[in-house]
Amino acid sequence: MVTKQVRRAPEDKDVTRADSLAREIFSGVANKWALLIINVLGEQTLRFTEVRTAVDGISHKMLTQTLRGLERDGLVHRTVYAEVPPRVDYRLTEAGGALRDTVNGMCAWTRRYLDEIEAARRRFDAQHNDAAHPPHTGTKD
Amino acid sequence: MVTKQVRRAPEDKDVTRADSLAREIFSGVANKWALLIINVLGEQTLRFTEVRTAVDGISHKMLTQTLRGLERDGLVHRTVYAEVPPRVDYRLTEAGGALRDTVNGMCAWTRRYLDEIEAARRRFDAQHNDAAHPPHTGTKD
DNA sequence: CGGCATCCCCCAGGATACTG
DNA sequence: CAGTATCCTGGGGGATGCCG
Repeated sequence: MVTKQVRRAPEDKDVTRADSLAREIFSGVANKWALLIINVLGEQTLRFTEVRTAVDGISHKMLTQTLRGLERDGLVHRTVYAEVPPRVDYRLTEAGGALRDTVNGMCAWTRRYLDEIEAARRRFDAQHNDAAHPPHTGTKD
Repeated sequence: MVTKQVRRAPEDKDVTRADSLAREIFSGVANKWALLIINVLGEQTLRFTEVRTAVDGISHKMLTQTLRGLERDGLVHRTVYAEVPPRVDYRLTEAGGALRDTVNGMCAWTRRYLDEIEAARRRFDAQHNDAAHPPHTGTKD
């Protein structure tokens, strides 16, 4: 027993391969709830309800479920206190913190390009709503 | 007509608010297909089929649909050539490229923590599969 | 308070097929 | 080759209720 590293095929680290482990992990994390939770956790340690409040709009179920997934992957650490009104809190692990750095980037990106994107949408929608599918004779009846 | 910037409430740029524009944009982009497409586009210009090949496992429908969304948000630019076997290619816009930088970070993160995560999963699963819910008398029948 | 289970609905998303 | 439309199923995700 040499505590040997798993022999891993390089393709397994390739996100573009549909069946790679990398893709599975990436897919598991690349969803809004996971990323938003990672984001609000940041440096702080939060209780279940606090996370719920911080991530506005998330349902009780999705919060539990997503937190479980993150815990399973070792991205958040869960601490249970044996108190009578139960107290459980969550904080990012080192891996979680590392991911959070990139999530931060996405949030910053969102703010940075928000106006631009909104404008792009308006242009696109204007372009594609009417004026599309000109039947035969244009605007004329 | 002063080409005035839209008067935008600061909350609108706050990803944590469920009804903010920021949240909507973030949510739209925080899904695996969008991120994977952004990722493979990178610096290159690719045709529809090439993207399809590069993003292994994506269905024809999801590719079209996601590309449309990205085009609408102004993250990818779509060029149509009037050739007889139709040729359409896609490349990232500046905004798309900026997002791609963070996506790159996520991919790197995935590779970096892949083994760690896999190990964490095994630990978690071992912990929660059996040994959980000890009926009454333990292993004894 | 936090977790889990259950019910249920709706839509993401796959498969297939037809146009230009 | 690229796009659109249709059909159909799985599961994402909300609401509710019961435990520890």
